[in-house]
Amino acid sequence: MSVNSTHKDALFKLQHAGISNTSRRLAVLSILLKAKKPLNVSTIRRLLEGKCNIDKVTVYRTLSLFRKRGIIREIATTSGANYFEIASQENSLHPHFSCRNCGEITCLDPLSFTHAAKLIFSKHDYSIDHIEINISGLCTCCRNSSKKSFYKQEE
Amino acid sequence: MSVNSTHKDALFKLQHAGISNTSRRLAVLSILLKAKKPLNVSTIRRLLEGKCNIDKVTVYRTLSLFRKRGIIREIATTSGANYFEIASQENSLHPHFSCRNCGEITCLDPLSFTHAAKLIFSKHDYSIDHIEINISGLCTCCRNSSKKSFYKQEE
DNA sequence: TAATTATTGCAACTCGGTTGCATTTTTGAT
DNA sequence: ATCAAAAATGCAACCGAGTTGCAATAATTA
Ligand SMILES: [Mn+2]
Ligand SMILES: [Mn+2]
Ligand SMILES: [Zn+2]
Ligand SMILES: [Zn+2]
Repeated sequence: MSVNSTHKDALFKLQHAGISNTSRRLAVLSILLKAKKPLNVSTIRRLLEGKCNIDKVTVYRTLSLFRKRGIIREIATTSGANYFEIASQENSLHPHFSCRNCGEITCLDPLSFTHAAKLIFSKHDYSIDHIEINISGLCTCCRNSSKKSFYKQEE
Repeated sequence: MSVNSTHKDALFKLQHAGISNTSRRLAVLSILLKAKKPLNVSTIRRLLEGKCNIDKVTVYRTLSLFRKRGIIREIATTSGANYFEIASQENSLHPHFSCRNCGEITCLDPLSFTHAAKLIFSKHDYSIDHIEINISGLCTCCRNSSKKSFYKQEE
C-alpha cells in the first residue's frame, strides 16, 4: 500500500467517524494503518519523529478519541504500556501473541473466535506460557445504577 | 473457609513451591486465597493494613516470585494496574470480565476454552464492549536466539 | 470580520512498578 | 549455641505510562 493511498484511507476513516482531520490525527492514523502489528505510544512517537511535531499528550488524546469512535482497538499487556491497532472489518477481532522476551506483539489469525481457540493450542510456532481472555464492558451492577462511576464515565 | 484453614493452605502452597514461608509471603498469599476475585497491588496492600507491616516493594517482589513459581496468575488490564489471582487446579484458566465503569474484575466460568467462547457471546449478564485474547510466551525468534533479550529475561 | 469552539502544547502531576543498597532475618554448617 | 553465608525486607530514589489544568493556537461558524 503506497503512502498516498494510506493517507487517503486515513482521511476517509476520519471523515467517516465524524472526526475533523488535523495534521496530527492524520499522522497518527497513518502510522497505525501502515503498521503490521499493534504499537504502543512510545513506538508511535518514534515513528512520528521528523514527519510531524506532536506532543505526547496529543498522541494520548488522539488515540483515546480513536478508540471511543471505534477506529482502533486497545490491547492490554502486563508490561505497563498498552498497544493499539486498527479496528475494521478487514482487521477483525483476533487473538494476540506477546513475547515474554522481546515484548513484541503479533496478531494471530482472525478466525472465528471458537475456531481460533483450537488453533491456538495446536498449530502454532510459539511456546505458550499463558493464555488470557479479557472481556470488558459494563457489569450488571453498573448498568442498573447510573450513579456510582468511580472508573471511566465517558465513552 | 476459616482463617486457620486459609493459613494452612498458604503454608502448604509455599512449601510445595519450595518458597521459604516468611510472615509477609504468608500474609500476601492468604489474602489472595481468601479473595473472591483478582486483586491489584493497592487493594492487596489495603487488605494487609494492620495485619502485617509490609513495604510495597516487598509486595511486588512477592507477587513476582509467586507468578514465576506458578502459584498465581497475572491479569493484564488497560487501566494501568495488573491484577493477580490464585492459579491452581481448582482455579483453572478462565476468562475475566472487567467493568468499564467500576473497574472491577469478575471471574467467568472456567469451562473448556472453546466452550467458554460460545457462552461468552450468548448467556451472560454483562454488556460487552470488547473481547481480548492475550497469549504470552516466547516467539520463535526469541526461542532460537538466546542472545538478545530486551525484555524480561528471568522466569 | 468577530465570536465561538475545537485542537494542541506545555508543565506539572499521579500512579504503577523497578532498582540499588543497607539492614535485618533466616539458614545451615560447625 | 555460634558464626558465616545467603535470603528477605525496607527505604529512598527513580523511571515510564498516562492524566489534568490551563494558556495559546487553529479551525468553525455566525
Ligand atoms: Mn492484532
Ligand atoms: Mn479469575
Ligand atoms: Zn520475542
Ligand atoms: Zn461495574
